[in-house]
Amino acid sequence: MHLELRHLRSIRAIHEAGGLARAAEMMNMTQSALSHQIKGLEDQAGVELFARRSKPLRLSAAGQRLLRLALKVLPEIDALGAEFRALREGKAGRLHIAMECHACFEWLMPCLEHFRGAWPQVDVDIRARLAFEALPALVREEVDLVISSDPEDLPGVLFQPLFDYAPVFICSPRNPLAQKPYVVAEDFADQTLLTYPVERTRLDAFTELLTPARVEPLAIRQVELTAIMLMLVASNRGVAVLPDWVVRSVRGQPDFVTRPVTENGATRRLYAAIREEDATQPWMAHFLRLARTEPVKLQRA
Amino acid sequence: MHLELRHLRSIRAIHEAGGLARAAEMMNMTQSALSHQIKGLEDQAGVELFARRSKPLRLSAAGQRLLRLALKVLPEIDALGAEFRALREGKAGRLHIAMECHACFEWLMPCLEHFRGAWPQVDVDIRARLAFEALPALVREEVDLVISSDPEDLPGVLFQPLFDYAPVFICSPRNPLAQKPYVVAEDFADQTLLTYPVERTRLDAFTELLTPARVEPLAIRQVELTAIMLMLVASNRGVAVLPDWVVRSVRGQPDFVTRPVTENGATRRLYAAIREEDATQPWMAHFLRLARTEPVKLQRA
DNA sequence: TCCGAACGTGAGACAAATTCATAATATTCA
DNA sequence: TGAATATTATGAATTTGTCTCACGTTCGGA
Repeated sequence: MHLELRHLRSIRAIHEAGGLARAAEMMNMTQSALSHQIKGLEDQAGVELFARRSKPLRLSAAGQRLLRLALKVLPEIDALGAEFRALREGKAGRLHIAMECHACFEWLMPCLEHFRGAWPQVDVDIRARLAFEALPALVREEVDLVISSDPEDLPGVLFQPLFDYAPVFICSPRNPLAQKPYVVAEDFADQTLLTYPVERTRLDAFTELLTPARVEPLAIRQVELTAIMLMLVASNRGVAVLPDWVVRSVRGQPDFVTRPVTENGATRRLYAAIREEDATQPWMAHFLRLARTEPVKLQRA
Repeated sequence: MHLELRHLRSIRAIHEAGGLARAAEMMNMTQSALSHQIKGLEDQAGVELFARRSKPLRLSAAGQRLLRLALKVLPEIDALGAEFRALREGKAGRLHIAMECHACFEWLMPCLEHFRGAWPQVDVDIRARLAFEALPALVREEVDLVISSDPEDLPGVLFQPLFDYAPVFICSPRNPLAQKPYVVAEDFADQTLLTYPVERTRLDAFTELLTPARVEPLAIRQVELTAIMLMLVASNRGVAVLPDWVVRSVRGQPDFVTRPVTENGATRRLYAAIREEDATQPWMAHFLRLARTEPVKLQRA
């Protein structure tokens, strides 16, 4: 069968108008055209769609079945049309975020909460554990924004700076390192390091300290969730290096001691990688603004 | 927007084939045609549907949205196609029944139970209380079969005889009429007559007895359900005239007395009114066969 | 940097949908 | 019932849209 949406629209119009001539007018075509179209459709389907004996053309049983489909399908098509129109005008869009930085969940969620209120037509999502590399996925339009702290020079991709943060060492007060004013790479040699289950190049502990100094911690334990990681730190089952916005949340709790990484502390910068074409979208600008202000509130909390 | 199913099919094919050329082959058209089509669609929608920078043509965010719609809509279209095909081959169909005869529910239900097992592709339904006249509705293809005991000469409509039944008088043993060997019209003059809430021309008590004799019962009480009517009879709140297949079900119960209507009893014939065109449908023949045999079982029960 | 594979473009061929004019058929009302 | 009216069907011409063919372009990998 060679059914097309045009046919569904016609069926609906004929039913609504209660006749072929009125329906044709409704659709800006001649009555003849509609008659031909219906005839063609009936030939194709091999089914009588209308009760031909009566004059103000009524749907047959099969026609009613077709009408039911039309009433189900056409609104969805129209909805998509409206969505595309909104897309053109920059009102709708998609914001699927890939995080290279595991702990970013903490500030991303509040951001997205705000964002959803302001841009309900934008489809938001976060993917924490990508099955693939995030930046190629960005180029392939599988995601629309990548949170990363390692800008690369990729054609068509912009790295928008978000905010600076400090990787901070955190351990139990019972840990010997709690006595030191700051930690250095060598301090980890006899420690269990708690990390997120991602490659070393994305972990501040390695990129800032261990890898340059060629120091290997005594053991590494991978933990999915920040809350669990903090629990393990509190019970002195390991130490961790976490962004400042995370450690601020436990400031003042007696179970934790925080120390700078190296004498002067380290500073890293987070970026939002987006496709060039999306940079001009108003909602993207809004999200980036949120992503620059929200985390700072957490850092100061 | 001028979206057509053709476009949805193309989107799906391109996604499945993972490329324009392979998709074109899949759809029996040239790669060029598909390219033109997609271009036209993008112009219409005003949205980029594909990520053009990469070579094996991948869907953009908007394209993925369109694909989602395609995957939802196309299977429904195909399902309808299959349904129509079955319709052409007489395997599928619709059997919406209108009952002019209220008590017919009793034997119709078992019939339909059997029928549904044998013809699962036929959409069955019963409408007990039509908002309109049943026979015009049959002609208008709003229903497909009318149970009636008054055949009319209508063009395009066939009245197939089903079976004969006897309207039977039923009352409580406490009712004085229980003493008579049979009842006549005049006996109702001081009785409360229980009837279904339909016009008199469709009630055997009137057509067979009261109307010809110009007798009016003392009172008429309309009752929807046969079971309730029987309860009222049992408690001597009224008398009724019901088809034999109904009164058989209470035979032998001490609360009821049944008597013939007039000295020799009355006999009526039930018909199934159908449209001529449906007469040749195999499932219609099967249903009529059932409608001739099932009720007889009830009458003999 | 070259080659091959995959996609885009334009003109003409072709098919399909539409229109115009008119015929055929229901419905209505006197 | 039959004329008047309203509604749908039909056929040929025309317009519109879609497809093909041939070639150009772009991209990705060796």
